[in-house]
This record gives sequence, C-alpha cells and structure tokens, in this order.
Amino acid sequence: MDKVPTIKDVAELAGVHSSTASRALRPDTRDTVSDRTVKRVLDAARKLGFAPNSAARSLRTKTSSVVGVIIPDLRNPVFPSIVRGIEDGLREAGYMAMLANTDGDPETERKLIAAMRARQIDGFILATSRRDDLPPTHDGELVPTVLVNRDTDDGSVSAVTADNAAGIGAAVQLLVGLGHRRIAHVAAPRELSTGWERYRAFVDAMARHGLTVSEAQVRFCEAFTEDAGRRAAGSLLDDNPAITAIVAVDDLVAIGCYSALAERGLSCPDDVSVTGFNDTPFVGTPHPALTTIHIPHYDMGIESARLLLARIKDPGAAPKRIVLPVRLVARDSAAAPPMDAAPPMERRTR
Amino acid sequence: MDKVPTIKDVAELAGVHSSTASRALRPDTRDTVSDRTVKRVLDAARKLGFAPNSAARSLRTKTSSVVGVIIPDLRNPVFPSIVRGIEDGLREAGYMAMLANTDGDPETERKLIAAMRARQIDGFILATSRRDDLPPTHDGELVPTVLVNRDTDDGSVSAVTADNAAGIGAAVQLLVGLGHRRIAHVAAPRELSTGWERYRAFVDAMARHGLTVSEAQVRFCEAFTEDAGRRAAGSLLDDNPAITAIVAVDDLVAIGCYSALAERGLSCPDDVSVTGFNDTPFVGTPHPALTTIHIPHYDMGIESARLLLARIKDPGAAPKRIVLPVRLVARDSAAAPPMDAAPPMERRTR
DNA sequence: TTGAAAGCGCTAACAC
DNA sequence: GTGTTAGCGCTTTCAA
Repeated sequence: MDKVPTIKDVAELAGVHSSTASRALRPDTRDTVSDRTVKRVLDAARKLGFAPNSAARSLRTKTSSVVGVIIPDLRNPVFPSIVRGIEDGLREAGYMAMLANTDGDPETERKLIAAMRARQIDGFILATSRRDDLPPTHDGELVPTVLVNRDTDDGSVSAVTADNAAGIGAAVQLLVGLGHRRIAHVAAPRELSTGWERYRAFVDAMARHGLTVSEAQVRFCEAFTEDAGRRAAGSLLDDNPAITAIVAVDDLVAIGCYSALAERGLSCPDDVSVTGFNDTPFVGTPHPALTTIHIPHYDMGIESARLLLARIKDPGAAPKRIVLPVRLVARDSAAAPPMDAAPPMERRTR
Repeated sequence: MDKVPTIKDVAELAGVHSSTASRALRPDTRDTVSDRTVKRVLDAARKLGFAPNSAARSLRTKTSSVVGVIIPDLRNPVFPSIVRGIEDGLREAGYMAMLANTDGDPETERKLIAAMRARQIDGFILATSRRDDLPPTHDGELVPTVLVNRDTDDGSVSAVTADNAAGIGAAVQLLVGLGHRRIAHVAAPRELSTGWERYRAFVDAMARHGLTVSEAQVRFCEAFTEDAGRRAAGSLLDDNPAITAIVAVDDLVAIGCYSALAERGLSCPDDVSVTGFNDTPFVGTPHPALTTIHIPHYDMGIESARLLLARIKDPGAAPKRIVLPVRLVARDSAAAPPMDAAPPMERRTR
C-alpha cells in the first residue's frame, strides 16, 4: 500500500537522523550508537518492515553480497551438489549466488564475468578454469576468486579440489589387485586440471605397480560426456584389443565406455573392467553398477564458498588450496580379468 | 590500473554531456541522439571499456535485469535442466538468474523472497509453490512471477507445467493394455499441484477404463524422494498384496518403489510393474530400466523465462498458463502381470 | 554520541 | 538534438 520504506522513514519514526539510523542498523557500526537509540531504530525498522535498498548500498560501498558462480553446464551431474553446497555456504553469511553456464566456451565465460563485474559482484567461484587461465581482474585489481573442482597451474588462485591422485591411485590399485595388467585410461582434455592431474596420477600409479604406460593405452577425449567417452573407448579398444580394464576420468565417460564395450559385443566386467570418477548420483544403478571414486561434491561447494568469503574479507591473504579426500566405491564394474588374459601365476590371488 | 570508467568519462572523451552519453548508450533512447554523436559515444565507450554500473542504474530505475529463481533442491534431478533452460532464456534478453534452494520450507522461501526483493529483483520464477500459495508482493504491488513445474489453484499467477493428466493417462493406458487391473498409485502430497493433478488424473484415467480406485490403492508420500517412495510403496504392498502395478508420481519415488519391492522379495516387472514420471537423466540405466513419462525440462525452463520477461514488460497482462506436452517412454519396468494375477480372458491380448 | 552534508553513477524531467 | 539539474537511498567523512 504505502511506498517501500527507506532508511529516512525509519530515522524519522525513531526520531533520529538517517545517518544515525544507518549506524544503528548495521552490526559493525552499532557500537558507536547509544543502546537506547539502537533499540528505538531497530523497533522502528521492524515496525515499517524496512529492508535496506541494496542498490543504494552497492552504489556507495561497491559491494553487493552477491557472488558469481560460473560452471560449464548444470546438467552435468557433478554440479548440482557442488552448487547446492556453494549456495548453502554463501547463505550462512548473507550472500547470494548468481549462476551462469558457459558450455566450456572461454568467450562466453569472458562475457559473463564482465557482465557480473558490472553488477558489482563481490567475487567469483569458477568451475570452468583451464590450467593456463588467469584470474579475473577488475581494471587491474584482482577480483576475489576461488576455483572449484578445477585448478590452474600457476597456483595464484585459491582452489578447492578433490584428491585426484589418491582417487586414481585407488582405482589402479584395485584393478591391479584384481589381476589386471593391461589397463587403459580414457582421459579428459589436457587443458583441464582434472584431466591432466588424473592422467599424471594414472601414469604414476601404474609405475608404482611396475607397469609402464604406452601411448596406445591412453586416449584423451574432448569433453566430459558420455558420447566423448564412447568414442575414445571405442578407438582404444579397436587399437588395443588386449586391454582388460579401463580407468575412466569421470563417470559420464565411464558410462560411455559401457556403450563402446556393448557395441563390440564385449561384456563389463567379464571381458573388460571399468572404473569411473565422481560417484555421480545414480551411477550405482546402471548395469553393471559402476565402481567409482566418490568425491565430496557438497562439501567442495561449502568449502569453496567459505574460502571465497574469507578472501573477500582479506583479499591480501595468500591463495589457499584445499584438497578434499576421496573414497573408492567398489561396485560391480570392476572384477578379475578373464582367465586367458591375466598372467597365470598371479591370477586370483584374491 | 586506472579507475573503472564511468559514463562521465565516456561523455568527456566523446565531447558531450553525460546525459547525452547515457541516451546514446541505451538502444531504446538511442534514436533521440544524432547518428554522429551516437558513433562518437559508442567509440569512446569501447575505447574505455565502459560497462554501466548496474547499482547506480538500479537505484534510478528500480530495475536490475536480475531474476530470482527459487527451487526446492537443485539435487533433485528434475531441476538442473529446468534451471539451465531458465538461464538460457534469461540470457537471451540480457537478464541473469539468482538461484536459491528452500528444501520445501515455506519460511525459508519467504525469507529468500524478501532478501531478493531488497536486491531489486525484477521478477521471480518459482518451482516451490504449494497449491494455496499467493504470489509474492512488493508492498502491495505484485512482483512479476511465473511458476514452473508447479501451479496454484486460483490461477492468478502465470505458470508453465507439463501435461500431467496426459502423462498419467498414458501410463495407466499402457498398464491396462498390458493386462493390469489392480493398479496402485504412489502420490505426492496433495498440497502440491503436481501431486494433486497427477492423483486426480490417475483416478480419472482408471475410471475411463472402467476401474474404480479405492483408498487402499493410493498412498500419498511426504516428499519427492526415493525414501518417501520406498516407505509409501511398502505400506501399499503390505496392505494390498494383490496389486500388480504401481504408477509412481515421479521417478525418484519410482526408484523408491523398486526398493520396497526388493525388500519384499518381489521382482519388477515380473511380479509388479512400475511407472515413473519426469524421465530424469539416468533412469534409463537402473535395473530394470524405468518406464516413465518424459517432460520437456529444458523447454519448460526456457518458456518460463520468456513468460516472465513478457510479464515484466507488461505487468498488466492476464496471467498465462502454458502446458507442455509429455511423452511416454516405454522401457522395461512395465510388463504384463503375472499369469495368476490377470483376468484370464484378457491376458496377452498382445 | 549524534547531525549535517556530500556524493556513489546513473537517468529523467525540463529547458534551451 | 543536447545540456542542466536534481535525485534515487544509502554510507561516510567531518563537525559539533
């Protein structure tokens, strides 16, 4: 009915000046005002249903309590939980999330960041970074930024990631323990830290078991999609029919491997074992249930929000990297290799 | 390095007054300025990398080109695609999405709406509404709002939904065609339009086939979750062991029905058929692959964004309701009832 | 402890 | 077609 109340209305009702009302309203300046006045102002604000106009506040303070969250595509099942965690983490502190998707296109990302900057955003959480990306700047000033799930090489930006090395290590160890020797890797693009780290981890883990990795054992696919996984695994299988196990960089890619196997009349896990990464919702239900590496999606979101809020408060602090533990989830897609495939001596050594 | 450029800097560089620069910069007022001046201003803006400060603009115009998107929980697999569609629909028009989750709590929703209002949001897309909800108001003024996936009874708010009646009708028809007669329904809460409409559609569809629905054949679960579905189906099965098919209100609930069946040593589809709703990603992969109703998630998002933008432009227009078509996706979870369960005459009539 | 005054960057009357 | 002026609602010196 009446117009929306401003701080002036509150001040008037409380019988003080608007600047005093402002001081009384904000917790951080509250102690410069007498208790009696604070109470009067707060009462008046409550009575009027006052909510500060954040545009006006932003204009003055150049802050907005809004954070930009940029991801490749929300439909990739890794992201919903991460974003949910971010939202919860931000909300605790009175911040909100502005969400946008890039489909992995750097140009779209650039535009989005610019558009969000113009909207006075206080910081960014990015799940889109490539290894060689620079942190976003605001006319020379670094904008507080945290990366989730991905990381950059130079380490100049804070990042929250899962322990890729441990995860891939666990997958390789499981397969080797099962008796596999000819293990292949379907990797993600080298430009992405997730792809690169997991690839490096694969090579290292294999080496730890005395196994070398030839080029023919690895395929880099162009994206984290089922279809890319299907094609990469197909080419791998065709060039290299002797492989008995595939470590996929990601669950979606692993499901793509299932298709490649099926197309060639191969059975998983009887002919070829497959492992995934992420423990995406519902990967427990396909047939066979996918053995994969669980990452703490939600917690990664929460942590990245906290880290960003800390950076916003203290932009000078050194960048921090948080690596969250992962866990092998053994299901049905990894089993012992077929009889004729494994070195006889070691077979079935449980 | 230099400060971030304001419209004054642009005006100065172009040799005009800031108000002229403002007019030249915005497409809608551009034609009140001479072509020569427009060009000069645009060049200056480009050279300086000028982006209008949206806080200042908001403060003046009371608009923000930001839309609030409020959903129950992003982790429910219906939402990612819808939200993605919304984001794409908004972006076409230069709008952005602010996202928040309520976990279905009306109080959280209320607070969120208030917080977003204070942030000068231009409108809301809500996937959280209960049937008796009122549209959000801004001190007496209705805030432009569109509902997605859900609807309210009074029809005062624009809404984009899937054709629930047709979907449930198709599921019932499939099951009846397969020979089922004792078909049960695991419904969602009556307070939600999705729950209520699908329940009504179930009763109607059964009637169309000459089948009446007793109370014992229906359970309302408290939420769209696997666990709620498991419990509801369990109680249904225990009270009513003769049923041969379950129409679930939703895929998550249907997967819960799988669990209830398994716990009782019953097989799907051999003993009991199950149908879902939504055709959520990956429900094609569990065992058995779920027969369900596909809804156009992404398009629902796009449409709701467009509808909201139209309402923002013309708040006076009558509320519009868009019902998008659905499609039965027959997979493996619905089959003919067991021999001894179906009326002999009609069995296996193809 | 409080008030006065200025100003963030932009847009919209109004005047020329 | 363009400039002048005022002001959106808030915070923040500065003075009292």
